[in-house]
Amino acid sequence: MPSRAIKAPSSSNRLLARLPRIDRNRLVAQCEEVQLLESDVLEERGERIRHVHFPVDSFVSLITPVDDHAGFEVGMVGSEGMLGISLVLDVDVVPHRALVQGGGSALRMTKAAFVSELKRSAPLRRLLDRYLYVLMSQLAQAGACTRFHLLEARLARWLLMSHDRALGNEFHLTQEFLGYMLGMRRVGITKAAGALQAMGLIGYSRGNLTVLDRAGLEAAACACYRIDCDAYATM
Amino acid sequence: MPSRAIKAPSSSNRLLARLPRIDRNRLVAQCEEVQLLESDVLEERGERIRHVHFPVDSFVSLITPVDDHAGFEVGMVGSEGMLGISLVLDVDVVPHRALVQGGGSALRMTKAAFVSELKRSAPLRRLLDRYLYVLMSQLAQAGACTRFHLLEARLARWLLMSHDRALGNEFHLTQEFLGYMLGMRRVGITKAAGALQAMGLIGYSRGNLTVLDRAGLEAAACACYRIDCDAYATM
DNA sequence: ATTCGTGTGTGGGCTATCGCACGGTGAACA
DNA sequence: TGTTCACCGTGCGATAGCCCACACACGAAT
Repeated sequence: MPSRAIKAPSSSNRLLARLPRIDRNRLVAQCEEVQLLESDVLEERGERIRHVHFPVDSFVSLITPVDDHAGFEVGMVGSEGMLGISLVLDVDVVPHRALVQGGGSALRMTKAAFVSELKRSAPLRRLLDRYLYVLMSQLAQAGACTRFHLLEARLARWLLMSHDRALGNEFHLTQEFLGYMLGMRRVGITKAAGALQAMGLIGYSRGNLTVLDRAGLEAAACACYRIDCDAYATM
Repeated sequence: MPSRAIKAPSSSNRLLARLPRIDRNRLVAQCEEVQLLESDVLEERGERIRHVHFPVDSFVSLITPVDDHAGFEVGMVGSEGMLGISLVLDVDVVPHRALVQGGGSALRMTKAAFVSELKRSAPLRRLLDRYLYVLMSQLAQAGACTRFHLLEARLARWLLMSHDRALGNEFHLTQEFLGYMLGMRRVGITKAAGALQAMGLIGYSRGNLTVLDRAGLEAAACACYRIDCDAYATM
């Protein structure tokens, strides 16, 4: 992946990329690059925040644990966002479990450094306020979507969201994992993924998923996907 | 209700009650008291915010419309909160439909006045930041709850939340309305409410609902109720 | 080559909820 | 006093998704 080598870290997170150069450089200077490992739990609900993370080519799912077995995914954070956003609200308690869904690099910063940057940089503050708003929209949409839409459409939506945040057309995903993310049993995923595969939209084999027909997937997904995208776009 | 008469308006909204006296008085001086009417739509998603509202003895449901027929309730705002909170994030677009669920009075303030108070009063800002965090927790919890818990438990939870925000033990609620709130058919409510009534927890007759056994309702509700309460408590 | 583990597909019975349609009942109003 | 209407209860077939169990496929390691 040659693009990785020539990209300066500062431009790799799209949220940070929107900052004025001075603010961005000062912030990035206080970051270190870390590798996030697939299926790692980066933060657990209720813990104290110690670091914030700006994903570069990794992405992370936000999950509300329910009855200590199942989970419910309420949002996804890739290079368009950050983890630890609640510090903007002056709360240092993690609100959701953060599960790494696509491994890769991220910029990490200590809580203290971030808080002090937040006080210092008005553009940073404004940017993250907007991001918080989008995240809230996503939370509400996730609930509504799960309530009303069929598994197949939700799966398609979820794959699109991952695709947007992943690097290529392939990602590693077991059905077990997908079931956990979507709050369904594995068997349900087998059926829905089978249907998408039969339509030629995806290829699926032993944990390796390939997006074959993105436009088709968009047609198969519920409108929630567009709504989410629009929310980000108007940010 | 003699307590109403002796309460100064400034202490009637519990959020405002937590402000230092000076900040609170300045803010309240810029408010006018309005009456919210049951089943009114106070704000619609996508609209511009013109006023913010601090419920006093009214309460309001936040709803994400889905596919322009159904709705999905993502939160509830009573005297412990406010409407128009997204102005704190510098966004003046309404994120959810706000449907008045319990009629009553509220303090209203223009957007401009609120924004200028927000800039001026650091305690106000800090308070609302916290409130936003709690609201986000509520959004996520609502999604998870709807996904995993049975209607009966959710109904119990919802009644408790209304009870906390209403004045007495009785409120006016048609099953149709309840169905809309919980994203279910009316018939589903008939069954669930019938079960709660058979257990002696509530009385229900032609749109008039009475909470008979609050402790019993708490036992019938899912854990989400406690989680929500704790979130408010630790705010 | 056998074994073993991880990941995937299939089948049967079950429940919550849906969609629709119809019957009942109380209160308000003429 | 009778009508009307909003509200509530019921019944029935359909279905998405649940739980449990088992069978199959591929790859890696012994």
